[in-house]
Amino acid sequence: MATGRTHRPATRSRGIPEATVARLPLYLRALTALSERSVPTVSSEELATAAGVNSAKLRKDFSYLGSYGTRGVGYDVEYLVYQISRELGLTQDWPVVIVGIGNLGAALANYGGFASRGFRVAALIDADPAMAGKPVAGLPVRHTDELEAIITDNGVSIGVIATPAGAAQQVCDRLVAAGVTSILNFAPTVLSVPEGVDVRKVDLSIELQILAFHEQRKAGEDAAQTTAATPPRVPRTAGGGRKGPDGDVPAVMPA
Amino acid sequence: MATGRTHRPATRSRGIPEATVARLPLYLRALTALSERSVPTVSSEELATAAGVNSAKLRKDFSYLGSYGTRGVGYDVEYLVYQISRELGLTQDWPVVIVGIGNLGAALANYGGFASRGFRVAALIDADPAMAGKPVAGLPVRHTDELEAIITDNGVSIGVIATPAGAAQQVCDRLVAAGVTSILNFAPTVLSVPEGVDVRKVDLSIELQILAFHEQRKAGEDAAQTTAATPPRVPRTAGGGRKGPDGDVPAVMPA
DNA sequence: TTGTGTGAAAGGATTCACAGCA
DNA sequence: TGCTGTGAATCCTTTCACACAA
Repeated sequence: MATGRTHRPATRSRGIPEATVARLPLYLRALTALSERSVPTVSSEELATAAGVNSAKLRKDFSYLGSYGTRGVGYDVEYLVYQISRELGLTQDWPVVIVGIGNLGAALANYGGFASRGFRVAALIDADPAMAGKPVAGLPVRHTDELEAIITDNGVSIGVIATPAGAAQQVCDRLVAAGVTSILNFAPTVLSVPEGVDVRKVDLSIELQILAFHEQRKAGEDAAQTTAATPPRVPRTAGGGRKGPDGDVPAVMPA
Repeated sequence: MATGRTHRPATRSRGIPEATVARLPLYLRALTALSERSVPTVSSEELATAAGVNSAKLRKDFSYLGSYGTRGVGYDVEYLVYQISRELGLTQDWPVVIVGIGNLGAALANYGGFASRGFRVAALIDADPAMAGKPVAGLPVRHTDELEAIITDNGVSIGVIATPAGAAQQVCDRLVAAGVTSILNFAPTVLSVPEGVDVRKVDLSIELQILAFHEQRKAGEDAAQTTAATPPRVPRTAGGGRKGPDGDVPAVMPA
């Protein structure tokens, strides 16, 4: 998941493991819920359960941030909310742009979770001239031509790509050229970016495929599958060079 | 722990690492693209680049599936597509239901990536009676009352939850009770499920928060941040028990 | 010669288990 | 007494480097 980042632990002990960083938002959410219920303190056990992890992991994670707990008592909810928010950089507001206002882009624009957690949608951008000016989630859609100006004028450093796969790399290039250094990519493509730019990917069909793998596993628990003890060594180098018409390799996934 | 796990017991090499499984869809996508361009073979180097990983990792990953390459040549594209599809369980069609047809649910319903990769949207389900019957992505929205019937009638084992956070656990419980054993959760909640049920989570705001963390890091590269070498040990146990009114802990994240 | 397949080494992440502090 | 904070052990993942097949 984590986009290849060549870690250079230059500056002292600034080394929170990537796996820990990925869980901080989880803790933050659980803590925010507790905070709203005015719960003053929480133990690692309780918080871990609320966040869906185990308590040893949680304590180890927190140990990278500092010693914010009280032995025999637990953690002060408000204090932890603040510390984690600060660590994640959420005490400042991040303006983001969303490019590609199709179904998904519109869904993202309407997603409340952004605004409430340190992010502000600075603009919605789409390539379709017919979309321009149309209000989506209270914001008028802007045309792609304005992309560069929007980025610079708003000091945007985080961009969300929700375009079709074909347009993603081009949009990415323009975002980066205009100054964006973090990209959240929903298009099913591998983006290539220069050093120093972070890309995170969310891929809906990949998640489903992973589920399918485990699902298949469950189904074939007793009924020994095709590949039980015999590795499917198919003699594909039969006569000539390439492969027979079809019969050796089933035609899956019709384009 | 069980001693006979690391050995070479009866069932041969039944153990594809989770990290590898998570990358198989990536390879599959890259291979499908090559297949569409009628490229007959690829090297680990080329395919790795296309998939956004390094070649050593890719070769190691493939080694868990079997020896599907040809030394000195590379991999047969069609053959690999088939093998990976089979491994992921995509040679069969998986009926899925999407629950919660708001912005996101509609986006998912319209997402082409599902249908083309072994998944079939069996039904769209929403709790709003006003939605019932409305066509979304060519399918009529069904009411939540029908959930159980839909699951059993279609033999659905994979469910997608795109409801608001508040409804997610309840929907999850009903899905599981009706026979669903894999869930893709888009709601920002931790779902609790019985043993044997897989849950994968996609959380939009979490991804952004992880980006923000790295973004902040970049910004503070030279301008030594608040927390440079001094751990922010705040003397929060001042006089009484709890914390002072406010002034110690800044009020971040206004609900 | 070329590029796969894979032991072995290195690096992370998770879990254990318990000392130590409130 | 109760729960945090953390070395140490374990497990998982990635990378290295090279034997070996085509």
